[in-house]
Amino acid sequence: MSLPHALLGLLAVRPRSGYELTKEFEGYLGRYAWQAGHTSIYPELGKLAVRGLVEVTHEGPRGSRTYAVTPAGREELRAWLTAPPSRSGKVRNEEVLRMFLLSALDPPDALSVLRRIADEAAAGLADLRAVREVTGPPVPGPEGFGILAAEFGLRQYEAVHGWALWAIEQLEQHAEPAGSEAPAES
Amino acid sequence: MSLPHALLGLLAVRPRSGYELTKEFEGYLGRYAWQAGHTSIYPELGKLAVRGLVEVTHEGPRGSRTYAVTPAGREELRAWLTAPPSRSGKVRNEEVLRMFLLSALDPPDALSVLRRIADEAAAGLADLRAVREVTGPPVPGPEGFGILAAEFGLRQYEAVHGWALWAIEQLEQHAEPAGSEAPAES
DNA sequence: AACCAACATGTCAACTATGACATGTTGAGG
DNA sequence: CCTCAACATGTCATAGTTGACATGTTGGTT
Repeated sequence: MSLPHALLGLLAVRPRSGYELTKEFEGYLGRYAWQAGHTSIYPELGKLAVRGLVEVTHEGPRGSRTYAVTPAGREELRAWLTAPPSRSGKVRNEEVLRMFLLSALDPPDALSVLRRIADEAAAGLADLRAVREVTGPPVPGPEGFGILAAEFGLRQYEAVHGWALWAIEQLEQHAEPAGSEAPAES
Repeated sequence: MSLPHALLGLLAVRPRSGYELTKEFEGYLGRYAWQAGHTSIYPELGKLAVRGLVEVTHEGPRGSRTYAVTPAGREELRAWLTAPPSRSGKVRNEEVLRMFLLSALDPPDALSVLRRIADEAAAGLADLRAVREVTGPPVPGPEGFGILAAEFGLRQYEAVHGWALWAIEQLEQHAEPAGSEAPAES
């Protein structure tokens, strides 16, 4: 599983508490890459600590513990990130599954779903473009690297949007419009 | 969870045996949308049958059973596919996670991973383009609807490829070359 | 006639993830 | 000083997933 690697990755950028990590998973990371709730994060941090890949560097106010990666953890992370094409990477995406199964709907239903998808992609796109405005041009400093991820999301949305529009066109062409009766076919 | 819906969706297109369904998950469906092995598929088919969403329509040679969706199953599938924006769709993608965590690597390592990603996307792209050649122009008949999914994959690869190239450029610009290599730029 | 790859299904233990429930702390604002 | 939202962590039962193991059939080739 990849949760430990996700945690190592986040901690490698900057030490954090379990709580902060949990917040991280509520954002883009959890939305596009990997989901996790605090009920899996806290125990996993414990396991990583036992394995010596992370360590508690600070204890704060509300019983909070700040974790940081150890050299061994950094090595483990690097190994995972640079690993070979990785056979069987885990994939599980409900939205994409819907897209794959769209063919099981009759054209009118499929069209309405596609329109919804197109709208959502457009909205996500606008959202990320706004973010880009704020953060300005991409200047990946030692810290502000999330830009790579943001750009990825942006291009992803563009692709989905374009695809949905294309698919709508295809369907409209082949499933003749219901409009004011024009059965047309034989 | 979505496995039952994936099965309903596949069976809605055409009745199949558990074995055939398993094969389906080894292709693009499993690679991009939803993974599942036969050890989860067979039991799930049993549960769906009990719930009256699918039924065995034929028993073949090697103890094979062909399943088909019932009207109730079709209704369930339709409900799921046309369902609201679905707030908490499950997402879990190891490759995308890698991309999100790339920032944790130092530039040389990140670059080599990005190059690998770009190459793989290019390969996938070529693969799908070849498929498109064979199947000819998109003519979604009652059966050949997988084209929507193929086009989706194609655009997905394009997006990943473009992103990787962009990211490489960004990194090369900001992380000044170390070696005796001519920096060239500026 | 023997062999084998592909067909076809299954069990089960171990592991992972999720949602419901639980508990206590701190700081800011009224 | 009281209250409450956000901070911060945890348990536990249930449910879902995976990999290892297991078994038998059929059709084509040698």
